[in-house]
Amino acid sequence: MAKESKQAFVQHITPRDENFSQWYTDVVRMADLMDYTPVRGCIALKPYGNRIWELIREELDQRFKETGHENVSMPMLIPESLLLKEAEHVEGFAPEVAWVTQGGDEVLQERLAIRPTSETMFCTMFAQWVQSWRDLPMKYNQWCSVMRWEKTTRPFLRTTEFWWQEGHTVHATPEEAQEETLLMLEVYRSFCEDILAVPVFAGQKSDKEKFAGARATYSVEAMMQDGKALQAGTTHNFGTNFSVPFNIQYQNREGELAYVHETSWGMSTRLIGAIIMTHGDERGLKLPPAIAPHQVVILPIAAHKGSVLDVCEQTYQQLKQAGFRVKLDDRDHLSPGWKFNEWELKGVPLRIEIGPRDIENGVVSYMRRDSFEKGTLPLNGIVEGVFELLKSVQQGMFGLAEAFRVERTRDVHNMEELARQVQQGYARAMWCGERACEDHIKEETSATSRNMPFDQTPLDNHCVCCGKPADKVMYFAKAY
RNA sequence: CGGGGUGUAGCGCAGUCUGGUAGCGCACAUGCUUUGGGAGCAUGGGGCCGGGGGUUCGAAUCCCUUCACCCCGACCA
Repeated sequence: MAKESKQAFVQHITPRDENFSQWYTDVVRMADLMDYTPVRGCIALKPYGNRIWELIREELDQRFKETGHENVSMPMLIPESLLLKEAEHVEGFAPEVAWVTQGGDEVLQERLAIRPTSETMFCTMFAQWVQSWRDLPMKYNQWCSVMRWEKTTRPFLRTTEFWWQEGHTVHATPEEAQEETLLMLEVYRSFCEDILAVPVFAGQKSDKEKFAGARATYSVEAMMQDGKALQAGTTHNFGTNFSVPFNIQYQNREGELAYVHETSWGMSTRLIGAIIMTHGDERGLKLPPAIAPHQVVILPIAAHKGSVLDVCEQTYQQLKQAGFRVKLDDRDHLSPGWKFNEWELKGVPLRIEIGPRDIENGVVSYMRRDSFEKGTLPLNGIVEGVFELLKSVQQGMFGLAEAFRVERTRDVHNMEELARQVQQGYARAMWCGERACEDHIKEETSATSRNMPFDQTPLDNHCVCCGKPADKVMYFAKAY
């Protein structure tokens, strides 16, 4: 009875299978990642959510540098005339651009866009900076926020302002640009899978779904626990689509003028949404160790007794010095039970409990967040033990997500099968390449083409939609 | 952008129909007892009821307007 009345005030997370959207909203709010602000569609990242983003940034930035990129910072305002230079691009972004029309008391002669993306600014500067074949390639990236006036917003998945990185590179040859586009796609794929423990399909977008102004767009597509696709990152090969209107030319070895071949690629705070919807459960967030703000939380049990606090402190120092992100929760006004729930809600991968009984036995107790498995580790081998457990949690989380994705991905051969399959996950199908078929599939099933995998071994020889000869393997799914 | 819903203390809510000057649980502060799955008792602090306008002697409550958020669709990272 006391139990009942206790439960009554414990905040309730909506079960995933009852209402997945509501579950997502509940977890985002309760895990203290963000808060709503007075600005429509704009969120504030709170320390815990911001720390996750910082760790994502550190990991990605390191990979960008390893692949030869340098960071730059560009203005957040883009003159309208720049935005207008590439026809497809402006058409794609115009509806969702926010404009600055006045500075102080002065009405501006030309309005300024708050950047929705910075291709046009980078192009303008590249035109200044590139002279000779010796200047190429130029491989730049910037970390910033951008703004897109979306009709409906959701924390992390689609916000008016969001934080991201945008890489922009210029190259001498089409081959180099294509190589860069695929290299960064691979960086994104391995980052998603190895760091976020989010399995993704990497492949090429259809013309319908490609970036406004791109010659070819590639994406990594993740699968959320409701079976819907989430585009986690994109890379684009522009060819000379931008370098011609922006006149980015260089002199080649023969002394002739030539246009550069350009790429861009981006990942955003949306990744945090992907982590939540890939791994989360009824107890809340579940963070992969690689980007968890606290990889380990140490909870003293009966902290007032004997040497409990001392042992906790020693263990904390030991793990900290070994390089783990570790938190000692020694707040003494909260019961252990309260803390268990709190840290589970916040997704900490590994919990360590240290109480009088453990100390007596020379061990610590642990529980891993991925499987709820409990056990003990010897105090004198704590660093090795924690290392192995975190490694195992990271792998376990990927394994679970991968198994889910395999189960929810099916080959389909006709519209009936496709319509049924996209209710619960990805459908892999043959497609003739016609826009009309994509449109028809969208209309019938509300699913869109996600991407074409690099393994194009045919499933059969006819289009899933029109039945005509088809040679393209395409993933279809409902998407965020 | 359409349909439905919600804004009252940090969080979750009652009060609104039927106007009378704001309440409950949790959280918070202090003290004591507790501590291996959301502890107990006692005392205490905190809210111009999302914003603006109106009706009224009097508005959380009625009317108009505006903003924000949530869910379901349509559109986009």
